[in-house]
Amino acid sequence: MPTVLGFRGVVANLNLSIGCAVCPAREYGICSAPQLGAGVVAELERVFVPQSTFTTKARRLIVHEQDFHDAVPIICSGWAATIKLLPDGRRQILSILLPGDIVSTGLLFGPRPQHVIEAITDVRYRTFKRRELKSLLFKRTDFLDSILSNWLAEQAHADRLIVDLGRRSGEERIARLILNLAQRLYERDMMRDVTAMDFPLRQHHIADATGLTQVHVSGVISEFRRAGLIEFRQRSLTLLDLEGLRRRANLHARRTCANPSFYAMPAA
Amino acid sequence: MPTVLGFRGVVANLNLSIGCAVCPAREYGICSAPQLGAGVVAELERVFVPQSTFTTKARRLIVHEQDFHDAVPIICSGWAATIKLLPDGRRQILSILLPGDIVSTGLLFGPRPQHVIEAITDVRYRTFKRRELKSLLFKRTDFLDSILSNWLAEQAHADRLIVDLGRRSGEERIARLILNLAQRLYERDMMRDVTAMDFPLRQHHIADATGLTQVHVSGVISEFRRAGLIEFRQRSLTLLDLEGLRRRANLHARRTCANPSFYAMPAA
DNA sequence: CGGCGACTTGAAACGTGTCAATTAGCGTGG
DNA sequence: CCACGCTAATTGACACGTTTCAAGTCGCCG
Repeated sequence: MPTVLGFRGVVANLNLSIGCAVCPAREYGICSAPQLGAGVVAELERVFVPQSTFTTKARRLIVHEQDFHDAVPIICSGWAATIKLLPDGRRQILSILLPGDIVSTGLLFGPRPQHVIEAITDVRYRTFKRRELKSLLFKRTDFLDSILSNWLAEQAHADRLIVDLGRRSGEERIARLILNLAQRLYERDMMRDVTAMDFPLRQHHIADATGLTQVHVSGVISEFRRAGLIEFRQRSLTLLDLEGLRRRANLHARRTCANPSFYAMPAA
Repeated sequence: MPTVLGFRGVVANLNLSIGCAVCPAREYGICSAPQLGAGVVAELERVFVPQSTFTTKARRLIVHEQDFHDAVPIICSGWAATIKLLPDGRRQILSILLPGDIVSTGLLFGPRPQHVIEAITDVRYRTFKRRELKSLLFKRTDFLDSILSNWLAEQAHADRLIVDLGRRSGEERIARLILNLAQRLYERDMMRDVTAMDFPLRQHHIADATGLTQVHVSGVISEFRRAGLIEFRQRSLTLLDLEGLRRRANLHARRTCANPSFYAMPAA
């Protein structure tokens, strides 16, 4: 996939009124064609809020926590993050959003986002009218199925993150984050080649996504580098030793349950 | 609420064929009457799988990870836990299920649970036919709304847990778990009085729910006890100093983001 | 050139895990 | 009824992972 359709800079220069038909995220995530009948794109275009293709600079907010939203944003290009903020300044990234990702399926059914969406790179996104997007769900079963499977994936991702944060070491978490993003980029044809990808996350993003500190992330990544697992500089990342990285992703077992019977539980 | 309708032992002796009309969880969670029109209970009874009210002993599994499930279980009485298992024996509890809780809304839309459900106490549950429960959603808007808000709550809970595990200390997490359960029991009228409740979790459950070890949980709880915050023995817990406990629930701030601009982010 | 954000590195403190030994609690069967 | 065996909880010593604090480098942009 040529870089012109990638996630940085260039895309934002496209004529914003062209719409989904030529959207670079056309084939990704919720917008993906294979799952949807051809007619849906036309209908989608109908529930699209006119004049609502926005461009946001890196590090700005796309969705505010307290606002009510009658519209559902979808990422067209760029990376963003779903973030929970604590009053004392602590932050936790719930998910990294890539082109084609719907910004929280929950917004489809209620106007209250429980979190903030922040642009990581410059981001282009479009917004859709909730009411009408929602009623489209009931007209088009294929679209409903697409949304549902998207929701199930969202949930599975949240559950995975819970396990990672609760039961895995920092090293494991970072390795898994990298592998997971590589996987998602690969599925979207957004790898530069088999092993290299644009990777705009700063170390503090990785820290907020893995529940670690930036300083510790720096240490682990340096170690990965020294071990020849990855190359990571200038917003781009190369997987040098995929198998090694995978091994880091679930090594360092820590057994935590003091109840031995748990490890040989009889069936119900 | 008399103990006979509580969650331990006695309920299992009720005639199991009586059904939702007299279900002790009748007013909780997804089964809650205030949200649903009167006719729904009758319709629910219709999609209930005959002969499918089960009783499971504590520590047994209700749902297995690999199985396909054409039926959706709902907890009638007792406590259960949604659990992810790692190959090396590590465990993470995703949520604690109380009477009236639907066992993972996700099962409504797909047969593949991505986790295990384990009984904490003896548990009574009924199962409903997925196909028909699902089609009921489209007939009865009030039921759909009930399910949707349940789903949103489930998601909000997962997000909260992610933040807790990623960014809060063990002490905070344990305090929050206790407060959260007290809240949920209170909403269901399942407190023995304003401050005391049946609390069947073992320390290893708390450990698996908070991502800590049982030994460490023991230490923190002992400290809570010494500080006069709670009394906790014989499967029952009393809140002695609610305010103090609340303070523990978000004290011990740890700032983790080295990027100062994050703490004064401009709006988009 | 200066300034600022991103990253690196080291030393020390702290939270949490691990291991082990001991006690308390509970259900079962003699 | 007590004794036995198993599970649950407590406690202490120690190890390790992670944070905190601090100083310093690098690169980019105005």
